[in-house]
Amino acid sequence: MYSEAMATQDRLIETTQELLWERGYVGTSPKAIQQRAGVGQGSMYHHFTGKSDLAAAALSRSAQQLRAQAEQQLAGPGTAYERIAAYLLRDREVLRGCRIGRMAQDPDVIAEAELRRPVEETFDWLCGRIAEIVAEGQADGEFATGPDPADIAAAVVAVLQGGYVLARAADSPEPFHQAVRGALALLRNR
Amino acid sequence: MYSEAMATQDRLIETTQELLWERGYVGTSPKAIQQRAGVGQGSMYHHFTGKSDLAAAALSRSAQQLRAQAEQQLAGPGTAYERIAAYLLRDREVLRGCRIGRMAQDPDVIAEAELRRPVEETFDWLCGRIAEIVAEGQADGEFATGPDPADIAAAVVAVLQGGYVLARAADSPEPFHQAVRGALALLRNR
DNA sequence: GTCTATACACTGATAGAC
DNA sequence: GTCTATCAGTGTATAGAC
Repeated sequence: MYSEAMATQDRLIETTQELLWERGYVGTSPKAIQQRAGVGQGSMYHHFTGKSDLAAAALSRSAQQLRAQAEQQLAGPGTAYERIAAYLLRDREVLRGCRIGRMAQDPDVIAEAELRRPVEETFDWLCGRIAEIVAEGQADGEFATGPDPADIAAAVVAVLQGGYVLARAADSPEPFHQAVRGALALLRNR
Repeated sequence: MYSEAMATQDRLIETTQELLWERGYVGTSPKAIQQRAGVGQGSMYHHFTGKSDLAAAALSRSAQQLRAQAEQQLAGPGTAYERIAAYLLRDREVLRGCRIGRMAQDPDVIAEAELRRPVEETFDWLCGRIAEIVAEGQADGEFATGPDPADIAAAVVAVLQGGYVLARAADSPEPFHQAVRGALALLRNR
């Protein structure tokens, strides 16, 4: 086990994850993947049927990793507010943006169901998971019971995704941190 | 005045605005612009030095339009909360996303100062404008005075930008509306 | 499994005629 | 101002040898 073939496949997938993060789907060519991975043309097309097949594998893996990372903070100790704050305040490479959220802007990803699915599922899961925590907070009297937990959760996730947009626009992580601070201020003591 | 040359330039700029919105900078080719605008190759290169020159003109125009649109709600009547709510609840083509925010994901836009500047300036202006309104609301006792108005403003703008991301990921406007409802619920009565 | 060769359209432009 | 010709390089593969 752990054959050479497996190693090549993995290098291709990892490299594709990187390039999709940096340049998006439209901006990533098979040639660029091959060069960065140090894998030949024939080799790439032996393991994957083409660019979109490889991208689907890369996105699935990124989605799984993002979910595992998020769960570290969301399943941690503390009150509902503390767990959401821990997630929002987690150390992030802000200017690189979100590996999954970035794909939502790519027309070819949105158009191809295979590629959009991991993106959709990730946000469905994340919003649902945070909504659970908000609902717990409401049940404990920590948050006001008026708003739908799903609405609050969507706002929390949107602040992160939008924070990345503001940071990249400014070429500075600061607007991201402002948005997170603002969201936490609004969330506190509700 | 209103020469034919002006009309051609305008058609090129408008077409480029559309294509940048739909496909981003990396995904938009000079040829695609020419074909959709019904303008020949030589004509395009007569009026603009190249793709990035044309994109700069298109982004400047989009930035100016976005600003004028936003000001309609932000300068309207009502309390601070009401004006922010009016802006967030304005009718939008949610699945098309934000013409300006979309550009923040494009590596070639972020890398080229000429192209990033209109994006940066738009968000600087928008966050500043909303921060003013939040500060007014705090002065009037409408909002709690603890949080920095700039943080609240960044969170509000991030909810919009992130809401577009969630909507495109889901291929449905609903998550956008959830995020907006969530943000307004948090903002209310503060 | 990996390599090289080949293919054909598209990218982003420049040159010069009209 | 607009048109057509031309160009070197890239995008996204397929074919067949090793």
